[in-house]
Amino acid sequence: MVRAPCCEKMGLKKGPWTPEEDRVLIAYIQQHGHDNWRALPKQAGLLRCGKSCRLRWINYLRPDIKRGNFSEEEEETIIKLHELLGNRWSAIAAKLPGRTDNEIKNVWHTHLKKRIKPNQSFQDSKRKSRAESKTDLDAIKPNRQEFASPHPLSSCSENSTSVITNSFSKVGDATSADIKEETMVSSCQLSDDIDENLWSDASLIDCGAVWSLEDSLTSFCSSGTDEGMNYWLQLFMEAGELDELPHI
DNA sequence: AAGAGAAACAACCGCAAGCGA
DNA sequence: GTCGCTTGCGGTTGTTTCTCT
Repeated sequence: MVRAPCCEKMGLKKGPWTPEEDRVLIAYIQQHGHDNWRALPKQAGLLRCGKSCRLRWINYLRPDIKRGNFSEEEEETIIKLHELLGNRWSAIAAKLPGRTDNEIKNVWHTHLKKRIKPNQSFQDSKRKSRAESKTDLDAIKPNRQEFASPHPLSSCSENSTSVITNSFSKVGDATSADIKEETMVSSCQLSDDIDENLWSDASLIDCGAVWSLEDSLTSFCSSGTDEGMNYWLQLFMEAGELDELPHI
């Protein structure tokens, strides 16, 4: 199989997106949606490859993106999900509405993975005190990204956002936001079935963070035959005890 | 105040799965 | 069944910003 080369044409721009490019991309998707990423940049008049446009939209321009710092609950959820799912960032992101896989991946690599290392020397290091002082500061100041590069849609009126949403509704395009919303709703609906032992930390129990292990594993195994996940599913079902899960 | 190192974030790259012809 | 195209995902890199000395 020959993979279609990305950006094979010379002259396609790379690197950081300009506000103007963002504006063009938003305007185009607002009007036409994104049925074909490959054709989109050409039709929109952008000197970018479709892949780049998709990434920019998914990770930054989408109206449902939640910007700003991760809450404690979100971070704990990521840690627990990572423990279960490994580096399946998209799967983890699906359980955190408004967060992207890229963002979660970044957060994981920058500080979350340090928390779960057996060697806790980090906690005593200068780095930790820096991190903590930064966390404190983060709580009282806008995050860097918001400050330096405001969300393109934040400058739009609320109408603009709703127009985008409406335009998706019009064409019957189930956005990932819709899908995520649906996922979360179903997760919440199923919350009664959740083995409470799964979350030893009661603070995690809220509609935005709760999900069912079985629900997750089942959807994983049904959406794609994954021997690893089947193994875990079978294991948990046989055990019937979520306490058996490794805890942090 | 300036430089060095670390952290945070955005974006790119390559691979693989899905899907239609 | 295969071929080629598109999309999605995860790993990685590059740049910017922050903190410390």
